[in-house]
Amino acid sequence: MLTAVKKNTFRKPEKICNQNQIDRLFKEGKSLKSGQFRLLFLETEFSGNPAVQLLIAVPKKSLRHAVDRNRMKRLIREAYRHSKHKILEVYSTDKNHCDIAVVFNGKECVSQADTLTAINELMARLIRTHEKNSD
RNA sequence: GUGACAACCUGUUCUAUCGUAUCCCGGCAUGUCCGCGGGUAAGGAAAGUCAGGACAACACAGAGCGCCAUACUUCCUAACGGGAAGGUCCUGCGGCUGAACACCGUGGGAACAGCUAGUGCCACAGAAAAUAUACCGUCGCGUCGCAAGGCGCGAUAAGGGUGAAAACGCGGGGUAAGAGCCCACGCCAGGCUGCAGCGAUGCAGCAUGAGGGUAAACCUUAUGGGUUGAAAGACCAAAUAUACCGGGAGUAGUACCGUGCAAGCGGUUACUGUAAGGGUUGCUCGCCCGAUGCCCGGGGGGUAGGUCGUUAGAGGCCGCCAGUGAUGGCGGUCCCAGAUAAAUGAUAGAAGCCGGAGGGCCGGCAACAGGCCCGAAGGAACAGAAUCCUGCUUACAGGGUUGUCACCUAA
RNA sequence: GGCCUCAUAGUUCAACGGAUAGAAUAGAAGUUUCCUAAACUUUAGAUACAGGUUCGAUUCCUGUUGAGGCUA
Repeated sequence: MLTAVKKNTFRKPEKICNQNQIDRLFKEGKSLKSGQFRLLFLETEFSGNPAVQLLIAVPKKSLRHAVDRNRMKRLIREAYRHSKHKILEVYSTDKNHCDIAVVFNGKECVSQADTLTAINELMARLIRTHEKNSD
């Protein structure tokens, strides 16, 4: 089980694909902001599946061309893939569940290094707020 | 050789690590599983969604009107508003010429049927913008005046000025002055005849006829067009209720049965009929359906998961043949994305390409020009499949081929 | 993915194919006032872009660009 967690994978069960879940997340979720990224999260009951589920959104208004939108989504996914272990550990030990949405707000493509640092920072802040709430 | 323009072709490659989708193989804990396992994985435009199809569902006796699209000819194609070849007109350049027209060569463009079917419009300016309503001018007659000339009536579109555009050009006749008013030549248009061509059309001849523009103005003629698009549609699973409220139209006739003195009321089957409404996917006629019900508005409930469609095709590549060409035929060979909150990415390195700071060599007494070699920094466009094809349009770094033009060098 | 509509001053809207593109607001300057508001006077400001038809396009046609809507 632990060996499986350490892999830097990002497969379908870790994505949010349900319309109701998405509506609830955008309606009731709390948000964190870092530079050109916005993170929405919502903690729910543990339901068995991966403890954390992610949604990546790059709106058409910020990046007009499909090439840039696809690229940005891939970069965010790549960054999450490398920085998801801590948060997975926290939530699976607490038997909680969390839905996360990452929304890109910039006007131009961002480099891979910058996205990685930004996502890392957002994840760390999310863990801090979670620990505050559980105390 | 360099630069510009046009057309066509091309649109980096490899390795390692981590990762994604799908197919195959293997494993057992048989599934939203696992594997240092193997294969495959975005373009010339995947874009715009502009044309046309394939495919699918629904609809379809028929007639008329309307609406939309197209518009020189022949061919290609499954089809097209696409393409090829040709014709006509306009136009740039060159040749011919003393110069020009015409002609010839070469390049570019054409929404290229019809204002000789009808109607409308043509601002301002101008006399007048299409049935010539006469401002200046020209001419005739009358009248006033010694005269110059004035005034009135009429004729006149040759000249002036205006305008984007002014009533076909030129010569002659004609006339008071003039006018296609008449004549010859010419421009133009459709018609007939002959020849060439499949045809558009060209050449020649004949007689006829109009003499502004505008159809990307209404329109006329000819031809074509059923509607909606893969969120089409089929199946499986899950869940099911049109409950309720308001408004509207309608609930026919004959026969029979029950009740009743009768009018009437209730019932049922059979026949007739179609009043409301619906269908005929713009309208009308016509046709069809038409009562445990129909239309309009409000309001309410359930599910929003999966499989198929979904990738072997008007397929790609190579060769030969036919054709001026688009393209077609034959043979061989290959299997080449299939996601669905939406996969094809990240990091590091190498090679090739562009770039050219700087350096070296040749030559030279030296400077400058020229040639060859090495080569750092930096750079690499437009852009991401969404059912699939055929075209069109638009975007595009760098490289290659061909053509035209300009400049330089050599002869 | 598919199907539509629209684009005019900073904003909201007008304008048969025909003078210098109009109106209301917002802006600027001035008058008035002790100052401000209101009022009055004056003023600058626009047809999304590129072609074509036409003597002449905001208007007609074609192609780009941008904005908005509908669609199980």
